[in-house]
Amino acid sequence: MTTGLVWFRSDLRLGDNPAWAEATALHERVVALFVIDPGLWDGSGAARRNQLGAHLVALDDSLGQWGGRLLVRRGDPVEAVLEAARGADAVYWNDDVTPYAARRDRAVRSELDGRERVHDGRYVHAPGQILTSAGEPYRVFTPFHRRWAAEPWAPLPEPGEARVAGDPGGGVPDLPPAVMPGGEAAALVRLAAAVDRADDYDEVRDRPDLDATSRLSADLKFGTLSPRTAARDIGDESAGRRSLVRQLAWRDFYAQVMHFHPDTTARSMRREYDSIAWRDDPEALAAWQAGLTGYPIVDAGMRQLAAEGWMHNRVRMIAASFLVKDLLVDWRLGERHFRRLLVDGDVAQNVGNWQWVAGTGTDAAPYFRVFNPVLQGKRFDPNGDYVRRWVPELGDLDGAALHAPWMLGPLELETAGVVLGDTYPPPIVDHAEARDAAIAAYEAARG
DNA sequence: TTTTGAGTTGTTCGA
DNA sequence: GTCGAACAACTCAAA
Repeated sequence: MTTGLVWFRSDLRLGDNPAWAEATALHERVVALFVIDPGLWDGSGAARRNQLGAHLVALDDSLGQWGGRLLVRRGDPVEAVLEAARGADAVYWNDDVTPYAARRDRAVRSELDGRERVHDGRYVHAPGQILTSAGEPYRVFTPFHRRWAAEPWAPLPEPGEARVAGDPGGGVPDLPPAVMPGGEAAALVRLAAAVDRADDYDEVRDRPDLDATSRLSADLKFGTLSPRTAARDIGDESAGRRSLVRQLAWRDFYAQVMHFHPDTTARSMRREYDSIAWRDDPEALAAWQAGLTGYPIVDAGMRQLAAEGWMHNRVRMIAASFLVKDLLVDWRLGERHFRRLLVDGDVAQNVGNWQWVAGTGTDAAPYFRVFNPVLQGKRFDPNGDYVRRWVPELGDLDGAALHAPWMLGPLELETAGVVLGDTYPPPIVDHAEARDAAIAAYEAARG
């Protein structure tokens, strides 16, 4: 009787899981392992930790259908995997793209004497599969997407029977309840809900007041949802559905950027921008983190992040742009903050998008494109409902006027109970001046 | 090798 | 209020 060890990481599902599928097909006995890595655990906010805990409980449960348990270990992942691999004939996992994961996996692999079986399960098309006609990785999204969309793919068939080791099992940490029900079945329910709403996705996705995005980011991050299953179920029957699948292509795009350029976690993709004279301003950074910049749409987003571990995508761009361009604070500090708190915090996606906003990355926004937080607020939160939800001290201001409270007359402010500098801060920077300063700093770095 | 067309998400200014 | 142009040239990808 042979034994296969499946090392679960960011792929906490049994359906369309290539590592699981092969291990259960080839071995009479399978051991399912998850390692809680203290370094990653301590770097995660409560939202992500609790969600991970809920997913582990659910995965443990679903292994119970074959009398099995999920073996959960806490500690150095290399040691834990090698220990669990002692009695195994082969070790299965799905590949990851971050530099930390790549280093970790190399260390494990070097001790396994060829017993490792590494699969691609995190992306529709794994890094390296979509290349230019010259065999190079793409640096621009649109041609990448054309090639990506032309490449065939399909989720695996439903998983078959398995004989899963049942002992010792356990070890899932006892945690406060997660925001979302854990596990693969719950993720598929969320996918179905997103698919139902997908036809007008392209028209409403930028409206944080409507909360009309798919909300699938965390399931894709943990792998409770397979991106291939998602792409299949969304389909291409409407502009909204195609637009949603395109977001999965962005996810693959940034994964391959990270795969081929792992140093972009710490360095600008465009090297000249490593010399931008960022401001060292801990107070400004703290005000941004606390949602006290005096720009309501930014503050609403930062408070949603702190409270929910999630922020609407449009507001992520506005808040990120504000830190980088208005406060001229190094994008890496913002990236770190987002990554810690976001329930969907994913290195490749977070770094790719921050570098896009900062204008320092592959296929990035031009440096002179600076978001105006007041205009963005009025355009995408036209009635102010999103701000009202997260910045209640402005709640009695009427309509879109709440996006620039400092422009209001004393009577209007007084009627709404707003005292700038007391109940709500005045803007910590003047946007027009900050914009000019940012463009000047970028031009100086360009030489 | 050279050429050519094209490029997620914006803002501001002046007519 | 609405519209087009300027912003700044540059890099990428494919023919």
